[in-house]
Amino acid sequence: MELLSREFFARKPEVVARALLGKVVVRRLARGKRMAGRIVETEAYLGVNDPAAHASSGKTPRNQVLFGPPGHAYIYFTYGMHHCMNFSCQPEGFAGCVLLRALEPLDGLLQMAAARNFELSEPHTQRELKNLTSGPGRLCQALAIHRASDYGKDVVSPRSDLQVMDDGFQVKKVARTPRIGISQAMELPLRFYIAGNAFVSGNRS
DNA sequence: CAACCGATCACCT
DNA sequence: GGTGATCGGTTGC
Repeated sequence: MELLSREFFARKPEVVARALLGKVVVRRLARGKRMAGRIVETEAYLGVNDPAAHASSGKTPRNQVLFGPPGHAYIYFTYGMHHCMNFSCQPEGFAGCVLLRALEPLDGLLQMAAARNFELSEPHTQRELKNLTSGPGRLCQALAIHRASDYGKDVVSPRSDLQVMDDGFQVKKVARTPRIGISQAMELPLRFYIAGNAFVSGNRS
C-alpha cells in the first residue's frame, strides 16, 4: 500500500474519477485502529463551466478547497443530514473534484457499522455490507467524516488520518453513466463505477 | 436577514 | 415508486 501522489490528483476530474476506481480510502482511528474501503463508484465535477458543480458560481467560503491544491478533501453537508466527500483535482487555481459515491468495505467493518448505528450479524449478510458504504452519505457516516473536522484535509500526506492509497488492485472493466441526483448537465457521462461490483449504489445501468 | 433548496437516505406502499 | 426529514450556504429583498 502506498500513498497516491499529488500529481495523481493534478489532472482533469474525469481522468481522476476513472483512475480512483480500485484505490483504497484509509481512515486512521485512535489506538492504532483503522477503517478502509475500496473505491468502486465516483463522479467527476468540473470547474466553473459545469453548472452541476459547486464551483460553478465561483470561489466561496464553502467551496474554496476546490480552487486550492489538488489532493485535499472537499466535504459538504446537504439535505440537512448528510455529508458528501470529494477530492480536489487540477493544479492550484483551477477548480474540480471527484465525489466518492461508494466503497467496498475492507477493514474496520465493526467500527463502520457502529458509526452507522447498527450491528453486523454473524456471518455478515451481503445486504448489511452494502448498507455500510454504498452511497455518498452512507460512506461518510461509516468513516465518521464531518465537515467541521475533515474539511480540507490533505489525503496524500503520510501524517493525515484520511488518506488514499494504491494496493495494486487492477480494475477489469469500468462503466460510465450520467451523474445521479443533479438537475443540470444531466447528459454528461461523468459517473464511473467498477462494472459488476456488488457495492455500487443505485440500480441504474 | 429571511427564504429557498439540495452531488441523500430510510422507510412507506 | 413515492416522500418526509432537516439545516448550512446562497441568494434576493
